[in-house]
Amino acid sequence: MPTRDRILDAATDLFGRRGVDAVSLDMIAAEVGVAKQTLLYWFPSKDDLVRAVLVSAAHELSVVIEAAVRAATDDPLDRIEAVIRAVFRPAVRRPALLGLIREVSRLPAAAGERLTADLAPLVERAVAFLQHEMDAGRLRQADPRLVASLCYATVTGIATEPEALRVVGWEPSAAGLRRLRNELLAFLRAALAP
Amino acid sequence: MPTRDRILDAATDLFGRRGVDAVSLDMIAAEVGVAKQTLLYWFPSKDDLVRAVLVSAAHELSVVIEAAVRAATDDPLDRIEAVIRAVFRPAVRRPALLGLIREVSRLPAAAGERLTADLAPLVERAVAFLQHEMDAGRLRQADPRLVASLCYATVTGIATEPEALRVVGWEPSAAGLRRLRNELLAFLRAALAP
DNA sequence: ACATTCGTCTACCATTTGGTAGAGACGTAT
DNA sequence: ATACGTCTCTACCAAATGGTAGACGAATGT
Repeated sequence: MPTRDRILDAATDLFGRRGVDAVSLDMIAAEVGVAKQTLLYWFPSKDDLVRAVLVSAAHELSVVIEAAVRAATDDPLDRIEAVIRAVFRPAVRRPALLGLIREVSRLPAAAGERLTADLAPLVERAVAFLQHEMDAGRLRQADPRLVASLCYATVTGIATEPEALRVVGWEPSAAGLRRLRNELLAFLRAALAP
Repeated sequence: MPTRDRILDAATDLFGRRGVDAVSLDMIAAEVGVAKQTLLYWFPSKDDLVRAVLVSAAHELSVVIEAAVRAATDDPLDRIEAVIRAVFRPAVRRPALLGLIREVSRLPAAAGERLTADLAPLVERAVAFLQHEMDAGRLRQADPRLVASLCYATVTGIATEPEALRVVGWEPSAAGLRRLRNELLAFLRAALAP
């Protein structure tokens, strides 16, 4: 893999898991196995690196979600389930991914703007979809915008906070993960069904 | 207010909003209006300060939740609603509070242990309560431990991520806040009802 | 053969970080 | 009065941080 991609990969991982401010360029460089100046060659500053990482993460998620939506059936609950299953896989393979999205809220506003703009169309489509299905009586009547945020909060929260699960005695095995995903799906189905 | 409390207050706020690693002792000292060494007099190291902040935040939440539980009726959904209403108030007054709890997952394991231990009895009671009500058919059948985590993730997620709400056009006015709380309650009621 | 570009490196640097040492101001008990 | 404990300060320090300057080797085009 080209150096630039390896840097991006390692940075995504570290930023997502420990937070942007807690990760130094030296750490990332050590992880990748190059000198810090190699990082600064590819990304002129840490800010640039952070921006690049956010863009690539947003892109990765967009692609996965788009594919899931296209492949799903017409039933809204099935559709939502498909998206969640799709997000769950990369979130598990790289726990950092969703954690990273979360980082945005504590970054200087400017950095977040870009990500917000990138994801806006996705969000708008999701909201329009929820609205449409609610009108048709296939989902519980509610404010589609807030419902979208609530679903996001639930999924992101549960996927990025191993602590919250450890406290209740959950263990991150393959079986545990499957059970968690199934409970999450049942939870959201119940929350959204008419 | 005594200096120690003012330090604790400012630290809670800054840690919760920007993250432990992003906040320096100098920032906190400046916020409080004292010299950094005054901080180090009250809390021998940054780690000590972090621990103290976590303990006090956990305590504050515990007290609020206990009171809400005692005051509520017997119906499980009403009871859950009472707890959420109770948590929502301090979370709004100090957005940092729940964000802080979240910080734990990225701190060195040792710091989190203490908080986990502090909250364990609360969690155990919540799980036992959910289990009992599910057995009695007053809540949807599910794994009470995972359901507890899911509720926590939903509430914490929505309360600590203004970004997620901004993206869907929500605004943090008093009215907006009330609408959000009501949607959250409806969402969880639907997710938990039998 | 030679200049240029690309990718990586070593050597520094200014600033910021958490933390130490110790002195001075203030009250209170002896 | 004096000794002592409490609280805050100024003056430092070693380590780590993000970032600059510039050299070195390997391709590549002419």
